[in-house]
Amino acid sequence: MYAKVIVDIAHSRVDRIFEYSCPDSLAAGSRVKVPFGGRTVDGFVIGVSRASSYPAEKLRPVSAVFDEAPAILPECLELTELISRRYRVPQAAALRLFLPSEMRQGKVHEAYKKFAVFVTDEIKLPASAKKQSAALGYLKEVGECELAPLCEKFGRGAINSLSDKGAVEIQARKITRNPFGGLSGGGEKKTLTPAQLSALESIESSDKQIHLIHGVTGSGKTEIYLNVIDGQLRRGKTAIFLVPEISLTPQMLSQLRSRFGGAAAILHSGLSAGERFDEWWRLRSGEAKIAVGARSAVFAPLENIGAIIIDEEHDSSYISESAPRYSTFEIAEMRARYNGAKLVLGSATPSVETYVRAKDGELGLITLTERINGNPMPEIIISDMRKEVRRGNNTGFSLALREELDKTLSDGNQAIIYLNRRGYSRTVLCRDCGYVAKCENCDVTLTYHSEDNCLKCHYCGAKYRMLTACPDCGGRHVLYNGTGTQRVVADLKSLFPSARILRMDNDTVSGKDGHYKILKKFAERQADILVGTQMIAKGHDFPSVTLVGILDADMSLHFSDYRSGERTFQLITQVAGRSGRAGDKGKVVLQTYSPENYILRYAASYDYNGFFDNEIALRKATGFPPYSLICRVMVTSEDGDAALQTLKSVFFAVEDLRKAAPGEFIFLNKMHSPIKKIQGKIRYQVLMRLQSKAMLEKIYDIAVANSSGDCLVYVEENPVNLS
DNA sequence: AGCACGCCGACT
DNA sequence: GTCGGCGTGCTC
Repeated sequence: MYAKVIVDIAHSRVDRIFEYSCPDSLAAGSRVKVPFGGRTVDGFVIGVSRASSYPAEKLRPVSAVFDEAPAILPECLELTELISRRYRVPQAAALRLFLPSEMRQGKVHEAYKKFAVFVTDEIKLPASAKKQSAALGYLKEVGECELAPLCEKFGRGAINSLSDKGAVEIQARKITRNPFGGLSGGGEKKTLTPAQLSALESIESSDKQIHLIHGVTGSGKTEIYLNVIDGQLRRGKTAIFLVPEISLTPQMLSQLRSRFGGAAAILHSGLSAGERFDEWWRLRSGEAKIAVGARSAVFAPLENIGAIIIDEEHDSSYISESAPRYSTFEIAEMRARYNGAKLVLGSATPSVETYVRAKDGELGLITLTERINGNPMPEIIISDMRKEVRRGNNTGFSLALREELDKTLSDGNQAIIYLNRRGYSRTVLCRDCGYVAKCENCDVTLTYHSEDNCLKCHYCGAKYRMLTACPDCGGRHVLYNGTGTQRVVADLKSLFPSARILRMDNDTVSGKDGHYKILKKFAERQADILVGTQMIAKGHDFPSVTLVGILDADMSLHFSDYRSGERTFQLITQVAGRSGRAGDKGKVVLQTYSPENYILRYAASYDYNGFFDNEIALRKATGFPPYSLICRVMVTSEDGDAALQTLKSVFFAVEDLRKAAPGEFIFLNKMHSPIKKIQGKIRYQVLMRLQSKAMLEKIYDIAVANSSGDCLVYVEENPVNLS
């Protein structure tokens, strides 16, 4: 027999089938070791046949077979091909999506990264070794850096030679993950309300494959999901339950465990490598029937899928931001179609794209307007901060918020203060001349870190000494601006000296466990006020929180992104939902400098439909998605000239497309990316707005044709952030 | 991607 | 002459 093998090297040069002779017992989907050139590599058998198209004398045998059963299911092999074509990634990259990372290369992996550390430059280098001496010079200056970008810059050969000569040392450093603590059970099966029953009924009886549940916070969507899953299990089918990254809370886990016991397998990054490996094989072997997890769980090794649930459908974590840039929804759709399964999306604030499809009748739409406990949504009070400033209030807290905080604290309840930014005193700015400290490699504003009194670049990690005077004009008024969580905490402390305040942001959270500890502490009422950024917005129920303050509601409104309105609406709704979850009536204070803004108005009155009608009219009038497709072709290279050349070549090719089909292009231009440089790579982009997907294939063709070793070109569709 | 092969300038 | 850097081509 002959095996058609895709070698596990994600590179276009080897992205094709290689044939090997193999034993008759070998099945498609198996992982194998094969001789490849002078070495042995891992590979995937994507098919077996009796005949071979390759000269027999050149054929070599498969050297080893990895698992007892094929790791990749037939359905997933088919999907691999679709994914590879759809997102223009090598088949190996698509295949990897279907395996837990710890299964690759046969080892159980800890996460680790290689670093290059400068040792000495007291070595003899031939004058011809320009790359080596450049690399050594660079490394001497920075001391140490990650190996991968260094090799990209100077060539791996040069770095290896330096390492052989002892001038630099290569170190592999482990990055350890902290697994979650134990889980406690205790969720009981609830009786469904009439609304929930009718939702369930319409999902199960409708001939539509995809359904959107638009239900306000607390309307009991989760219970509907669980019943849909239950129904499919009874029919002998399996299910996938997707949640946003942060929402895999212990409450959710214990609910699933108590409802489905061992039938549910949790694929979560918080699990240890071994645990995840075990959960994966429980699914693959058929022992577990339900895969629960963040977006990557959409690739779970399940056959005969009856239902796929995507909870909090609008959440941006469902879009992969690194290659392969897949959309979880698209993959879920492919799998649902293949299996004839139900695909159920749920959200209190559906994405505009999805809601349009539901209104058009393409998806079944189920609307839940009542909360299960019958409580009203918390009242949202808008505070006009311009008036506060005019009144001479410079505390950052409106009068209304301070009064409500006072009341909450004296009632013995808890409050959450939410803000958009992180860190304290973010940027270094000269009050005399306007100089702003930026990273030399990345053209990004540096962030001040008080713990080691230095400036850091968040894109490349470079460290700079803190400035005491302006390097441009020598001025000594070097200011920090912006209000971070630390500052808010300090201000709150002086306003409410007796309150116990907890802070949660990227600085106070180290790893998944840190995240957790803070929330747990707050839930156990070891603090009265929780101050935090985005990460406190979702997932957690804090029954005694009766007040939520949103400090700078309009920060995200003014982002240069067509989705900023939508995102702000979602954020406010979500954060507001943290208030008054138990019996007590909750309140929300929304501070803003643009109180007349329609997004904030609709958010404050929980009027999703009002928001949607307005937003969709705006999108239509301005020609933004879903009435167009934003497409960005990124061109990046260390070599500025090469990048510019490639940019032009890409742009002219796209322009030719436009000449052939002018109606397809609403907008087309080439430009620097907003961040001109990241990790020493110049970034250009061809930005376009397209009438439809008609031109997309050709644009991918152009990107692939212009991409090379020293200049990377890739396509992004409706990118989540345009930096 | 890795690795062999082979050309070319530099130095014991 | 040979050594090592660096471009080129191939892997069933």
